[in-house]
This record gives sequence, C-alpha cells and structure tokens, in this order.
Amino acid sequence: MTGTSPDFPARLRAAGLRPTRQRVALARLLFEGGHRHVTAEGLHVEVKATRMPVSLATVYNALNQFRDAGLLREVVVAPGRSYFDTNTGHHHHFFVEPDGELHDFPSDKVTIAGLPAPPKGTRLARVDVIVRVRR
Amino acid sequence: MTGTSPDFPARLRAAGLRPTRQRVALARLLFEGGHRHVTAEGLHVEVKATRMPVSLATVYNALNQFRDAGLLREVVVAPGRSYFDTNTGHHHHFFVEPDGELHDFPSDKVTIAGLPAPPKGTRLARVDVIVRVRR
DNA sequence: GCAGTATTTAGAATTGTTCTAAACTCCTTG
DNA sequence: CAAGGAGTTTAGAACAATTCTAAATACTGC
Ligand SMILES: [Mn+2]
Ligand SMILES: [Mn+2]
Ligand SMILES: [Zn+2]
Ligand SMILES: [Zn+2]
Repeated sequence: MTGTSPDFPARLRAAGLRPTRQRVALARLLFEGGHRHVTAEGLHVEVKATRMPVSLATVYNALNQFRDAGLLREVVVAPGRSYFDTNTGHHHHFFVEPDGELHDFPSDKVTIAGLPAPPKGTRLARVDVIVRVRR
Repeated sequence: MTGTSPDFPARLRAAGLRPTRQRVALARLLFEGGHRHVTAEGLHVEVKATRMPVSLATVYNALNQFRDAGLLREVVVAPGRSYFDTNTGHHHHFFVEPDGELHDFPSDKVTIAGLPAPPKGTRLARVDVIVRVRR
C-alpha cells in the first residue's frame, strides 16, 4: 500500500489556501506521484489536458502561493526560466545543459566545509548547489 | 605600480573579437578596476554616461560575446535577472535578498565532498554554490 | 582608399511573468 | 439552505528582460 490517498483539499486548507477546483487539480498533478520539477508553462499544458483546465494566470498564482506556503520551492538555473520543485527537503541539483533537465540529489552525503561567515548584518537563508553538466 | 595599462583592443583581438569603439568602451568599464557583477541594464546606464554611449542591443551582444569568449561568466541568482561576472576564476557567491547584491567568496577554502557522479552521458561543467542570505 | 565582412542600431518582436477589473465560487452566517 | 461577502479565477492588457530584424556604419586586409 502507498498509504492513505492524499486529501488535497485538506492539505490546501492546512496551508491556508482555499481548496478551489483549480488549486486541487494543480495539487493533484504536482503532489500525487513522485517529486517533480515543473515550469509554469509545462504545468499549464498538463492541466489543459485535464477535464478541468485552468488559466495560465491561475497556474502562476497557484505556484507562487504554493511556494509561499512552503509546499514548493523555486529553483533558478537559467535566465528566464524558473522551476518549481515539489521536493522541499534539503537536496541539491544537477542541471543538464543545454536540455534544461533538473535532477535531484540528496544533500546527506554532500559536505560543504569552509564556507565563510555571512556578510555583516545578514544571516544564512539557504545554500544552493547546482552541478552543471553537459552531454 | 599596478603593471602595464591594459591594452583592451589587444585583449579583444586575442579573444577573437574586433575591437570596436563600443566593445572597447564596455571592456574598459568592465575590466579596469576590480572584479564586478553587472546587469545589462546597469552597464548600459554606465556607458550612456560616457562620451561614447552604446545601444542596449550592443550591450547585450557584447556581454554575450564576452561570456562566450570566456572573458565573463554569467551568474543566475533570481528569476529574470542575469548577472555578468568579471571574475572568471573559481569562486562562489553570497546573494543578499531581497537587495539583489552579489558578493564573491573564494573557493579555495571551500570543500565540497560527496558529490554524486554526473548522470550517465554527461560530464561535469561547473559547480555553482550560491549562499543565500537575508538582512 | 576600397571592398567586403562584421558590427551597430532603432525599433519591433518574443518570452516569461504580473496586473487589472469583472465574473464567479467558496464558505460562513442567519 | 439562501444570502452575502471575501477570496479566487479569468481574459486580456501590461510589463520587464532579452533577442531579432534589416538598414546604416565601421573595421580590416589588400
Ligand atoms: Mn514569482
Ligand atoms: Mn544569453
Ligand atoms: Zn529538486
Ligand atoms: Zn563573482
């Protein structure tokens, strides 16, 4: 068994978001099944293929809200292209150029030693490691 | 003495680029003085303040050509914002949100251990470490 | 200097994303 | 189980960053 089927309306409510039909449809695409890296455009294409199509503006709204609520994380790898990542745990990325594919790798085995202290008046928010590889 | 004054036309020729007035003006702004992180818009504002103003299209062309020639490196930190970095040596970045400032730090002291092997059919191009900090 | 190619330019076009304001829907309350 | 109101969705306009177009101009080798 993969466990209890996820109750998306409840998960959205828990995140402080009304479980509208559009948001539930998007949450289903994003969160049932394994982790994903999606672009707004890509998710819009997917949801349009559904019985419940959603406008592009709503896809952007939802992705930004999900990110702000901590349900997604945003990964910036290339100019003019934002990926939204359903894996919000600690991990890093391979970025395959020029295809633009993103692959996760766990951060448990990765050690980063010798980082300097944050500049005065700032505190650490996150360390992003992007390993760029080519075909 | 800081050494011989840099001969920008020669450096551009060495990079396979004709030393046009525009490219020389931009190279001067970029490469005399210490390392810099510039945006296209920012560099355009700077060069407009010069006796030799340059169109925005040419600024973009030159930045892309300089990058392709290895004179600059491009750093992507936030969606919709590309920085061009005159420091092409190994180093990493602090990114101060929400200001958008980029600061270098040397990679000599930083050790990254335990990186997994690149996905099949790819080889490593570069490892970017971006330390995100907040005020 | 001339020819010929590379470069520059203004402005249009493209791309990714956000905004606007009107229509709609979820949810609480009576 | 109706309102009624706040929150949400939507089409389309607007915006911001970047690239493209095609005509004018500037390097370079001869
Ligand atoms: Mn955003
Ligand atoms: Mn580019
Ligand atoms: Zn990821
Ligand atoms: Zn740098």
